[in-house]
Amino acid sequence: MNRKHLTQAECPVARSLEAVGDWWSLLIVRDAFFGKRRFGEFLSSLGVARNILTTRLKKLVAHGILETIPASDGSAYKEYVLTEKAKGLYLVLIALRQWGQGCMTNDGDQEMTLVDRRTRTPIQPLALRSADGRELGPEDVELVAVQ
Amino acid sequence: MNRKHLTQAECPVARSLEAVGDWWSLLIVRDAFFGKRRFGEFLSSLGVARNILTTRLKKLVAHGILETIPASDGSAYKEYVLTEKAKGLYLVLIALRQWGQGCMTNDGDQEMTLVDRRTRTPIQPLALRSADGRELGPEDVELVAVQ
DNA sequence: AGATGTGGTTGCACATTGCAACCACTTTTC
DNA sequence: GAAAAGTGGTTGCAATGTGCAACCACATCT
Repeated sequence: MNRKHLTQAECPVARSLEAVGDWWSLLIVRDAFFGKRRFGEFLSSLGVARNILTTRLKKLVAHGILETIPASDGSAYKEYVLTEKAKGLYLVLIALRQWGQGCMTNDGDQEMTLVDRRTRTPIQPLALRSADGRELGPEDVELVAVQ
Repeated sequence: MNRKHLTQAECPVARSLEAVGDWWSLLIVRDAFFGKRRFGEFLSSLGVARNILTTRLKKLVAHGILETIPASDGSAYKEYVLTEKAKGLYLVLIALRQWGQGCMTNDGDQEMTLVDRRTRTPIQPLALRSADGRELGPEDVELVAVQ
């Protein structure tokens, strides 16, 4: 993972992927959003090898995406919880979910949807919008330098 | 990358990551959105090893994210272009960009921003919204099964 | 105290990656 | 039209990363 190539470091996409672009990190974050906090919970939920999980959790903590706190149930174990910084990642996860549901649907899988907790109604699909609210496609935007 | 664990296959996030969750795929897609089409363009832009690029391009084509077409300049070479299916991924990239810009800013890097091509004004930041338009945080949503 | 659960670390076999060399074919240059 | 350079790969090898199982320290339960 020699991702520190010259042309990459300056792109925020690449920098994000540096933190969460590996095989397991985003799935750990996803489970954390689902309320999982303990080593064993991630372990059984993901089916990842223990040493890999250890490595990933450390990396996520090092990147400030997770932090360890004393266990909430009073036991001596620690728990991994999402930091404020990690909250922004839920948009990435939702975008992935949305894309996966639209384009990678499997046959016999239970359909799940995200609902607003207050109204119990499905959320709006994620969309890119101009300042005046028009929905934009990939070809409608351009990347420019801001001085 | 034994990601075909029992509990994973059913999650659209995991299925998306199956396709684009490895080290280079999303960066290739990003460059493709930037208009890159040729093997050599990706190669020099990403700094990836040639054999890895070959593998990734094949995988992306196999997943229907890229497709090969005869070169647009009339030469005998082929080009890799994004499929319709891939268009949905730009939301993922923008979410990553947004998160990376907010949380992973480096010091000496040129600030870039996405603008609407028509009005030349910055786009709205991506946000999760309820059906009635309220902006929602990660804790405001819940995943439910739809029958 | 003994058994079990939790949260790791270590060692090893295997898979993946990065790197460089090589190769077939195409395009340009002389 | 032959040589040189460019394009798009493939192959082999060394280094790194991953999955798996065993082990271990500590905590908790009985």
